[in-house]
Amino acid sequence: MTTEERVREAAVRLFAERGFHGTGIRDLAQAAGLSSATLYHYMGTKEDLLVSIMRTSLTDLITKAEAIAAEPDETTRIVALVEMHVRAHAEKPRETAVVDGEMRALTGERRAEIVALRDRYEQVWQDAIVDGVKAKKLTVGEPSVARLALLEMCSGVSRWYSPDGPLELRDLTIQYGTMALGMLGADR
Amino acid sequence: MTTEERVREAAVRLFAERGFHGTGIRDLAQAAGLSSATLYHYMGTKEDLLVSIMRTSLTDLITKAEAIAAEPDETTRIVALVEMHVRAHAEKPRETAVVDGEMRALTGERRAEIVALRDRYEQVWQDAIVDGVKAKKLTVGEPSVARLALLEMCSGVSRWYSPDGPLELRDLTIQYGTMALGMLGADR
Amino acid sequence: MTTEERVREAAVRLFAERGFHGTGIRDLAQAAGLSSATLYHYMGTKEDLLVSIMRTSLTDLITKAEAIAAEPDETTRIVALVEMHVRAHAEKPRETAVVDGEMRALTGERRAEIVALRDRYEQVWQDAIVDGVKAKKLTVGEPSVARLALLEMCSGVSRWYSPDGPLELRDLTIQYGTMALGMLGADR
Amino acid sequence: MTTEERVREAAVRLFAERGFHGTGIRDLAQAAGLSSATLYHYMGTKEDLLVSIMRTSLTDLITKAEAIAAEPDETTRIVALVEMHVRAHAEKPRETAVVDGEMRALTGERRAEIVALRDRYEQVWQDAIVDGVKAKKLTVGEPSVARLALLEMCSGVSRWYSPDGPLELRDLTIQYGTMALGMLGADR
DNA sequence: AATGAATGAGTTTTCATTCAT
DNA sequence: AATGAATGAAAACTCATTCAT
Repeated sequence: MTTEERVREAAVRLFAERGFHGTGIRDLAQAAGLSSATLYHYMGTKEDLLVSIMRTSLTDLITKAEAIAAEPDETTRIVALVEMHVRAHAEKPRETAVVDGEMRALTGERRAEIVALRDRYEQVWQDAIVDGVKAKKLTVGEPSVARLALLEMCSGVSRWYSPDGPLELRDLTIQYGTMALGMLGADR
Repeated sequence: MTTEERVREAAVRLFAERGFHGTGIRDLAQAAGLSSATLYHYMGTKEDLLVSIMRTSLTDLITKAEAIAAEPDETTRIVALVEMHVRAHAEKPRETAVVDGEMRALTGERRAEIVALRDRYEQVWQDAIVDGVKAKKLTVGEPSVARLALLEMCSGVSRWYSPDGPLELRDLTIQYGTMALGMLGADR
Repeated sequence: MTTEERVREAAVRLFAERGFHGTGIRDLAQAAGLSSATLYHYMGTKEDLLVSIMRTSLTDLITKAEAIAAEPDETTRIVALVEMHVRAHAEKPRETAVVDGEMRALTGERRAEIVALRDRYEQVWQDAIVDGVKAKKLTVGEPSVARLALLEMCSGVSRWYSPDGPLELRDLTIQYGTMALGMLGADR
Repeated sequence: MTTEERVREAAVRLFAERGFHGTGIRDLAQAAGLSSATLYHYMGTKEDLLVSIMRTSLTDLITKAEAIAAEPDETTRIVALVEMHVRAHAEKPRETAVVDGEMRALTGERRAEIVALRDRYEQVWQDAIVDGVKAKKLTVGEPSVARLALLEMCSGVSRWYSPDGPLELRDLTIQYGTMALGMLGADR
């Protein structure tokens, strides 16, 4: 593992555990096994580091979501999105928790960039729901309300799932897929 | 409005907007229209203020949830819990967002107290789901997974709902009730 | 006991235990059973209170010392001074510890006043030693060195003597009188 | 002189002049020619700095005292202790005044450590007096009273002796040795 | 006589960041 | 590549004191 990766990993862990404002540069340096001055060789500012973590995570989600967007069957598409999202939140709980929880710590242009990425990701979900409704595969009140509810439900996984617990990842994604279809009023 | 209420209100707003660690004592004082020294007349430490906000909010939720727990019909009970929770998150988005998002900022005994309150609240939900499954009104994978998913879904409301937007609160709670029953596999 | 006396007593105790700078106005108020605002009805500033305590204690010592100064027998006079000083420090350990230890906390004129009182008190001791030497009852190197050594020795009593301990006050003063004569080279 | 030494020196001077609680971090920084943030490069907390000063000073005294403890002649041993102690207090008046006067500013474990060192040092004196009495070289009332009186007498030197004054250090130690023997009732 | 409210200036300590080496 | 040294600004919190009631 390169030093840069160690810095990133430490930052992801601490930002997830304590939040961006609750994490000091010295904490970061200690967790990465460096002096705080050396840290600045591997990153810009603390906020740059946060943005970089978020960008990587969101870009990855977008790539996967846009691949899924090609799926023509609306029901299959929704289930695939849910399974992908839940899997990502279960496998990378810290990265995803940072993306979901620290957006407000960003300022100015950096914030705009990340918000744009998030919006692009959510648009894939929005389209999937709207398409499903149009095709009469889904029955929802307001599609955007359904989208928000569904995403919140799935993102919460990063807050509690542990791969060491009794629940298999595969079982988790299946259960979430089922719940998603249920809440979206899909045919049984 | 008393000064103490103004302090509390300012704290709720800023903690919700910027997070506990992202809010300084000076910010708090300015928002309450006081000097930072005067602020300390009306609160203990910053963490005491956070605990107090959380305690009030959670105690209120518990009171309402435990009243609903008496409802014998399992389906009706779940819907009532969802509607109450969504309504609380829509009407007091800042208080509830603080409860849901700033627990990690607490330390020691204070943390234990608030965690215990949250657990007590969630137990009412857990019981409702388990009872519903036993009565064959609901069909879920793991009840505790369903509970977590359901609560995350409903709590998310505080992050986006605005009473000034196009969606009526009553419509919101109805849609969430419907989605909840769907995801829990209730009979149609 | 009047309120004013309670304030004084609390101040004496806290100044002795924690020092002037280590004692806050709120500590004082709490120890006296008052609010800090009420405290200011019974005193001027914190420094005024300190001066007043010191003045009372020093004035009392001076009165007693100057009475003893009339004693014609030089040996008897020294012993009487030692016994009086030791007794005062054993009976009022807190007052005397404040006088001996907090002079540096005073500023400006207040300091000058108290230093003058202390100098006046020490002058009686200086005279006693010089007179004893002149009368060939005592044998010392430098009289002022002897005076300082003797006073430090006797004042130390306030730091450790307890009336509840095994040592009777009368035994204490006798032992100190004997040690004093020894160190001043008095005839046996 | 290293920066660390300058910090220490400034702290010793200010703690001696104004007391621990009477000395602010800003005073310390200014006296050491640093910003207050830089100060924290060279010390832990203010209390750590105090402990470090006390530890150094007491450790030095203990080393010297324990070397003297090997002296078999009880009279010679007492005189050697007195001369060493007086010399130390005359040559390092600020360090010793801090040790003697600021112990109450310490809290918790730090206090326990320093009190233990002081007790160890005083034990050497206690043994010397008890041994002298057993050997019939000394005549005292209570040995521990004598020890306290003697130590107070000798420690007082740091409060007034100046190497620039008329009194030679050698004369000072001789006079204190003589007074000590006198107060302990040694044979003439 | 008593006090809750108020505060400007202070406290100790930590912050993120830079830079010379 | 690495870091000790440095710092202005900020952190949370306390200070002694005043004043209207």
